[in-house]
Amino acid sequence: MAAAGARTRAKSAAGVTLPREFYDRDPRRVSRELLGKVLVRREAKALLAARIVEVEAYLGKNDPAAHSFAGRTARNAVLFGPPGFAYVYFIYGNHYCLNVSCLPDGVAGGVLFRAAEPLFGLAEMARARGVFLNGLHDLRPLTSGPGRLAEAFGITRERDNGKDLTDPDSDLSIVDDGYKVPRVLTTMRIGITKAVELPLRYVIAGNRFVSGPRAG
DNA sequence: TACATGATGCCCT
DNA sequence: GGGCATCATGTAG
Repeated sequence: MAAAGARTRAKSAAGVTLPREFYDRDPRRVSRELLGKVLVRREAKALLAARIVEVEAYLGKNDPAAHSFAGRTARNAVLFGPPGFAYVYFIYGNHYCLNVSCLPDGVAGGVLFRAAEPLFGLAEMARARGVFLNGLHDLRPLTSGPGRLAEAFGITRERDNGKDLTDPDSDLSIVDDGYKVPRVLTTMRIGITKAVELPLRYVIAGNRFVSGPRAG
């Protein structure tokens, strides 16, 4: 019964929570397969959900752009830990970025969530972003961009860093609702100054919520 | 203890 | 299309 109960909970957000094994692979593979999945935040009285449409892989080894490249520190420890945990990083004095750790315990690697398409809790997201939903002609400013996405979901380092994203009971998780991605596009990463030439950015082709310059 | 730097977004042209 | 705000973190001294 315990297993059945867990399964029921795992499907409670209209999808199946991705298991730890999903993240225990090369970040490039994880990145590609994360597209189309749903990021879920359970607030006290609201459910926030958005479909992931853009991610970036960070390899840790042989990847100068990765935070884990220079070795393990107190800040990036999550990237070196077990797969499936949230790594939240404060950047430029203003913004948080949400990542998920990949590869086994002891091996660094991760995926940065860059943009998503809002599904549920749009009013909550707008409030978190400091805008009026009714005043928006375009929903893209809500979750198109790493900092925006994190802000819309109320993600902070203090609250979410180190959180287990594979725990269905967690208030932050990622689920598979069965959506099939039409076409995946691979491009160069953006917003970084090192190893910019590596094709480690993955987007859903043609999706309106993909950030930055349109590619492909 | 001080300093340089950055996986960004906003606002102005 | 380009400049700027703003601060935690890491490294050097």
